Amino acid sequence: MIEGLRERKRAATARALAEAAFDLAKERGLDGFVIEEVAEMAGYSRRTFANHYPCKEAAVASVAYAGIEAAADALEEVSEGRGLLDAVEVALRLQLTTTGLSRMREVLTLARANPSLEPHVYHVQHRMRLEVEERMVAVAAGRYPPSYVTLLVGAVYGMVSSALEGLVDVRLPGELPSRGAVEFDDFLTEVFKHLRNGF
Amino acid sequence: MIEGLRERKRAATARALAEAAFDLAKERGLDGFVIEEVAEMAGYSRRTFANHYPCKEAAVASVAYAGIEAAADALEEVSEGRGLLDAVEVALRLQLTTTGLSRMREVLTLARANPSLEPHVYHVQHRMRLEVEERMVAVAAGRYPPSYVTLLVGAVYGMVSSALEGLVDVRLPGELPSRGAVEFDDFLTEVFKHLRNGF
DNA sequence: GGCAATCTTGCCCAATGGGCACATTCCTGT
DNA sequence: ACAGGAATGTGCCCATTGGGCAAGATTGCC
Repeated sequence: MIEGLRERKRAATARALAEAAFDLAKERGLDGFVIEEVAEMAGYSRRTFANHYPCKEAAVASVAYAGIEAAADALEEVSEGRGLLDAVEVALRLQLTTTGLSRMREVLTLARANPSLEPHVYHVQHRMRLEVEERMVAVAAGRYPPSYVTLLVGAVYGMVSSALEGLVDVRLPGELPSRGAVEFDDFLTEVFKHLRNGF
Repeated sequence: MIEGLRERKRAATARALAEAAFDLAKERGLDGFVIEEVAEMAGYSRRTFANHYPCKEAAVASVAYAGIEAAADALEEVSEGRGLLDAVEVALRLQLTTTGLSRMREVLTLARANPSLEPHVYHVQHRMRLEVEERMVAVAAGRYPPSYVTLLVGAVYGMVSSALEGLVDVRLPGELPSRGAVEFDDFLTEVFKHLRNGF
């Protein structure tokens, strides 16, 4: 939050490079372009790309890292006076409906066609989970032990990850665009039912 | 199971290459060797390495893919006459005590020192999860709906993943070698308590 | 306003990935 | 049993890549 101009600019270049890589991957496929072209499209040099990402795949996958800020902010607001589970549910729904879900879906679709993307996609998922976990532990401090929060977040993300897997195949050109989101909503309800009551 | 000689040989080469890469990574660090050396140590050519793994990292991480067979076999045996949760618990404990846990721990420790390994480690974790999930769905067919099994496996692996993260730091030279395993056992008890009763 | 830390970039070269071709080994249908 | 077909290991080759180094530019701190 208190990040200076320097860090914001660095983040901006990284994002610009990632978006360029993502766009190129969508229109030409992951093997249809070289890093040089990504850099050029974003207005940077090949060398600068290498300063931010170790490879094309990491850049492309990184665009799925989205919605964390929204979720974290919401989490702090709603956590007052509610149980941890309720707070988590609100935050998670917010994160996914913002941009997180559609981006993740697009990236997973790309990964389906280009297996070399997979490791980086799951890495991004893992980093998001760790980020949320950390914030959650902080928010719940004093009310819930860290190990409890960690387990809870693990269970939530593990189950959500299942749903993401299935979401890739959904391809409904004639349906309402919101169809996927609606289904996903029901799915989340199911997830939290199990979290509250056990299996 | 009915795999012919061809597939067994292929798997053997892949394993030999992976073990060589893993050993080299342990003793020299991930950047302390080149693929050429891995191939040479395993008795194959550089070109053959590339036929099996896209990069050093993938080969090293792949050694953590262990214990699945043991778990799957156990799962089929114990699944008769028990609830799904009991069967899962038995199978998971078996997988982790075989070689899975120690290998994963070593690999995660390497990844801590070499971040470029991380994506591939999480990829392996994910593939193991999918493998178990698939077998589990088959075993539970007719008794539990696939979506239920999928969620259950997701929750289990999500929580276990938390524990693995914490396990890396554990370094107890003077303690019994089994200390880590014992702690992990208690942890699993905790996990299944939450699975049965909810949070 | 100036100093220190950080970022971008060009230059450079070893390491890498993957296409192609060929020999060898395994599998499958007859 | 055996011949054709498929998959694997390998050498050769070259475009792509990662990352060290140093110079020039930009930002934050005093």
